[in-house]
Amino acid sequence: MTRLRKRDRQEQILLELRQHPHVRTSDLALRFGVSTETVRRDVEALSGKGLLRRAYGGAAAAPMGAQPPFGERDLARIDERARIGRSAAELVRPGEVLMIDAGSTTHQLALGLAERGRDLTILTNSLAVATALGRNKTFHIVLCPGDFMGPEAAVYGPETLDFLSRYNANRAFIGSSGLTAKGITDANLAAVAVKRTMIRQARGTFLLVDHSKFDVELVATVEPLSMLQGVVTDMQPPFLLREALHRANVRIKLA
Amino acid sequence: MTRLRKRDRQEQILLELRQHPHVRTSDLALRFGVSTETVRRDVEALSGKGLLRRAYGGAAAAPMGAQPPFGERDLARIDERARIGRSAAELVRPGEVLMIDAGSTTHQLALGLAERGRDLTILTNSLAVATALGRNKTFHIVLCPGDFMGPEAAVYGPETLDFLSRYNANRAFIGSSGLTAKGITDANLAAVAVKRTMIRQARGTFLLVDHSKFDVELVATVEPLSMLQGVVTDMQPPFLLREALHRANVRIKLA
DNA sequence: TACAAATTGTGGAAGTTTGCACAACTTTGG
DNA sequence: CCAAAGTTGTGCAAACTTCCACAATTTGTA
Repeated sequence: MTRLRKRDRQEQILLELRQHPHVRTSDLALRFGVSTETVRRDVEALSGKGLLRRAYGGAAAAPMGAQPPFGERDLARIDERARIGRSAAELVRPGEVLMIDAGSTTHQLALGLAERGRDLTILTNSLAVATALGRNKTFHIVLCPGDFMGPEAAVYGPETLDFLSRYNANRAFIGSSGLTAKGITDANLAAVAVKRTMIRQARGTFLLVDHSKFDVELVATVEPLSMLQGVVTDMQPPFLLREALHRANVRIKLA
Repeated sequence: MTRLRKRDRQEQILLELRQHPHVRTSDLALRFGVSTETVRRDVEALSGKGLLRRAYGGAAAAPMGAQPPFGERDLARIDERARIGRSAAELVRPGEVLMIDAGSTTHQLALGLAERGRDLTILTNSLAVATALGRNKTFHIVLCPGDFMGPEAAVYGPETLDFLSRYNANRAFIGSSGLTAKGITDANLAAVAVKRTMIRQARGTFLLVDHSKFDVELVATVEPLSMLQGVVTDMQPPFLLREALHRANVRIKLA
């Protein structure tokens, strides 16, 4: 049963990475009783799925929240997302109250804010966002309650919505898997509910999406475009979408 | 100002490790414009303080929750804590509802439960605990709301207490910085409030402490010994403490 | 059973990192 | 202003990792 053994090994590697942020190829090879080359191939396979990162001499844990829920590997667009996140961070003024959604692009925003922001109050349902912001001591970070979802490293559910409804924010920053002329779309219903609540509790909302989300229509519509104050993205949207955004009075900020 | 530059570099390294779990010596050297040897010396210094881990080719982030809040370096007792955590995991039966406190020992418990536990519902205020449990798909994990504290990777405050008060659990598992004949003691008042609430909302509480906590009296007493169902630890407590535990009808489980 | 596919091991050249000793440089405190 | 302490750079050999192609082995299936 080679297949099983291989899967076991790869599972063990991921397991190990949950406890220690770095594993060494040579150690693993010794532990599994296989050649280093085999371990290297395992690591490469897992790396291709975005479940860990290669590092000289072994592998490192994938950054929290960067794990794609379905296995779509967006590794190629990592730079775009980082640019979008940094760009969105420029929209924030000291002292504001923000709501930040869970997602890899909003995670990049958090990283940017942690460096540049000052005296912010931030409500989020994302552990990755909270952790990223945590190193800035001028921030007041409030984490929402809810049911913890491992793959997204975030909380969802009625407790989350109820909690968010009790707060008001200057701005909300949310991501989504799709953006069409009809509005913001996403596939995860629990996440949609959180996004919708954040949008409603904030004075203005910015959507953070890279160009691969343009004209992607998914099962649920979060809100129509008119609920947005702006979109932060990396490319000019296609004509029809751009027109729709214009009509809805949504500002487009290119990173 | 060599000293300042050095500190800056080391801060940058830790900052970088918050974003990526692994950094490479050669990359850092290039970025800082210093020799790799200098970076290696920085890494070694930080490693000595337990702020990161050395890895072949560079450094890896210290495991989450393992960062000592005050700088006390408990690196030596890591194995003890792991044993205690695993031992405590044996006390849990499938289907139970648990409350788990934030702390490095309870984090070890979470790692153990994630492997062995089944169908548990767990409430916690610790992001590290939630994340560790997250990979077991039979669990229902509920994260508490509250003010996020970076160093502990946990939430505290009135929102946390209020939320916890609305739930009841079969068992609570908590850690503490001190255990005396008078009761459980700790230095962090916000954490004390959370521990106390968990103890009160649970049918029975187990305290997880290693032997270095015996007879340590800190500023705040969480609860008297009589509130405990058991103590999971790695060594027999000294005579007086053992007697007190006996009188309070507290079971001692040695890992 | 036997063949095809998948998985794993081997060996060696090329490239990286490590650890160390010593020199050069910078800062600190008289 | 000088000496001592601290910090950083350099050079090099040893150790380790990577990458590649091909062979050996195991597994799944016709």
